[in-house]
Amino acid sequence: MNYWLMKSEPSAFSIDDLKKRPAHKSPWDGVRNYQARNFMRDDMRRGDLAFFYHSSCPEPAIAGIVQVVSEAYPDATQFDPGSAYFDPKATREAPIWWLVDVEFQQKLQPFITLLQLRKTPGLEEMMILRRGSRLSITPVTEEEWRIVEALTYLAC
DNA sequence: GCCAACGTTGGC
DNA sequence: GCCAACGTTGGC
Repeated sequence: MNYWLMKSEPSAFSIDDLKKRPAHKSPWDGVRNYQARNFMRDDMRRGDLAFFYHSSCPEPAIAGIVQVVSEAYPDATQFDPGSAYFDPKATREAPIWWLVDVEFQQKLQPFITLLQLRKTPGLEEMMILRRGSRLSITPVTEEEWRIVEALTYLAC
């Protein structure tokens, strides 16, 4: 099993939005970066866990935990001319963009802020904390996962 | 709004 | 294949 961190702008799609979806599930659509796509298409497995990260907002933070609940399949928005994520180069026969479904597991209370992550020993190498890191989906090591989880327990 | 750090595009 | 120009991301 692998661990991940997935970014989303809460103004577009937040952890609460995911919880409100039918069965607490949603396709992780709209990813238009090849590296992030490859992680979903090639490396994610049903049962993997991911931090749901809120980006581009007043307080960037890990807001919750989600689980990967599907194998990778084509992102339907690439075929939809009405979608902001439409890709004219994609066809049903040769899709370009792939995604997985994620299911709400829990909301962290409180959120683990970016500032807090930066201050925490053991997380120095975390991909999201690296200078200039913009990838919307990044792998998280088991060690990093445990350290972040411990932060939430401490807060209780 | 600024800007650093990337990724993508396209001319050559 | 190089690389300049341009677009995007996302923290601040």
